[in-house]
Amino acid sequence: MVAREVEAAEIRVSAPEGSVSTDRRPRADAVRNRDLLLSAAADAFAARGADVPLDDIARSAGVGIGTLYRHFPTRDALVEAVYRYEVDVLCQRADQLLEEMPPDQALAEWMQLFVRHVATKKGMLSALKPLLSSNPSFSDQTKGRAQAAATKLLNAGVAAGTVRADVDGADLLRAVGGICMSTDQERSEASERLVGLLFDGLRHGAAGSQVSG
Amino acid sequence: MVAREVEAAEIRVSAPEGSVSTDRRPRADAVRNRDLLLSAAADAFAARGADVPLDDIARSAGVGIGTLYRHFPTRDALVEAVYRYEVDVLCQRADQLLEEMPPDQALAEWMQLFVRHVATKKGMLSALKPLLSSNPSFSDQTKGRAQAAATKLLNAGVAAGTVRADVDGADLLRAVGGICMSTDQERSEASERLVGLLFDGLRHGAAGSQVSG
DNA sequence: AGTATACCGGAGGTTACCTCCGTTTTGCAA
DNA sequence: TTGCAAAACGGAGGTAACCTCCGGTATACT
Repeated sequence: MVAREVEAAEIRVSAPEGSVSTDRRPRADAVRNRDLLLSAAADAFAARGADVPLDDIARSAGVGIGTLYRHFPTRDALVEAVYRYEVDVLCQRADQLLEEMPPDQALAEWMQLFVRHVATKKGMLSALKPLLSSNPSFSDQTKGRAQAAATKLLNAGVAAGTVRADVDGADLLRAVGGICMSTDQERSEASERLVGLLFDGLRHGAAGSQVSG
Repeated sequence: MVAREVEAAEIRVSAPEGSVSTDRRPRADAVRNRDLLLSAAADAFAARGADVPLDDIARSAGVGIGTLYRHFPTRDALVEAVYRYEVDVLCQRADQLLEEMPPDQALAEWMQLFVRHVATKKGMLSALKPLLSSNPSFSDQTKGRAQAAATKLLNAGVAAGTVRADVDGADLLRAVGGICMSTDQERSEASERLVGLLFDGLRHGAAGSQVSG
């Protein structure tokens, strides 16, 4: 299952000679269907939890069940792809926000987005956790990208003098993640308030204001 | 499903008049089969995780699938009963250990038993966690009993002067539980070592030895 | 335009879940 | 001890989800 992906990658890498069509451009319908599936799966997982029948996902994506299984040989592969995709979206939003508004405001917005991101992922959490703990490289990749986005936002704020300098991306994610985890079940409202508090703390010790120590 | 249990309880309660056979002794085969199922389920969950087919459990218990479903209308009911049963066993072992050996040694043994208890429950954890969080009274009951057992062991040690007095059952369980949770997957060996450390700490400040502050 | 290649999609085998009901056992009373 | 009604037994079978397989089809390259 997972081995198949690895195998495919190896073939591509280990074919330096007579491989004419090895890196052929993927077909348009394949790309389209993959996106449809990803989007349908994201909705289904968020709305109905990680146990939603794959048949239903294929149907709501408007493709056959065979197509789903070809793109994502196992349920785990689908869960992983959805998660990867949504982390991508979240990280891209960081860049967009930085272009649209001042850094500190962008940071505040992004932190709230993060909370909602986690809240909608609650449903697939039971399927996701074993995946993250059994697959360190996957876990590291997503964590790394999220940290990069957080760091970028923080640095922009620091450069503008509106965010304190003694917190890095990893710290920020740990703090926000911890808040999301600690507030049990469905109450993202409480999380949003706590994260707001956290953000005020981030702004408090900025270069523009007074630092205690 | 769950409604059925509630209904049954209500019927029993609301029959104060002509109920001659309401509290008839349970049939011997019913009791026996329930125990067989519990034992088989415990083994199956530990060996093959929480997703083991109920058919298999019934078969390995030597009863029909219908019997399993009568005793435990849902998978959750079975998981809960198994957990309850194993917590009972663990708590009873505390009393036994106190009769067989000095209190501090009994405490050490019991802490290690607890670690192994958690380790073998890893498989059913994914099924257990939602149950514990959605059913506070169940969670409280089991926690309460475990705390009582831990407190009993601690008190015996304190009375004998071999265990320090400033730790209560709740603290102990939190500490040991935390250690078990933090050491990821399958490595109960690490947990056992850490718990050994913890135990040394418990013995260190005992009345018989020197207390620092 | 032709063709090899990759993709599409759903029929159907397999497995697990759970209900239903005829049969068997057992506790109680006469 | 015997009879009987209540309770439990057990497995056949309907339902649902999983996943594979393969004939037909669309598409990227020449």
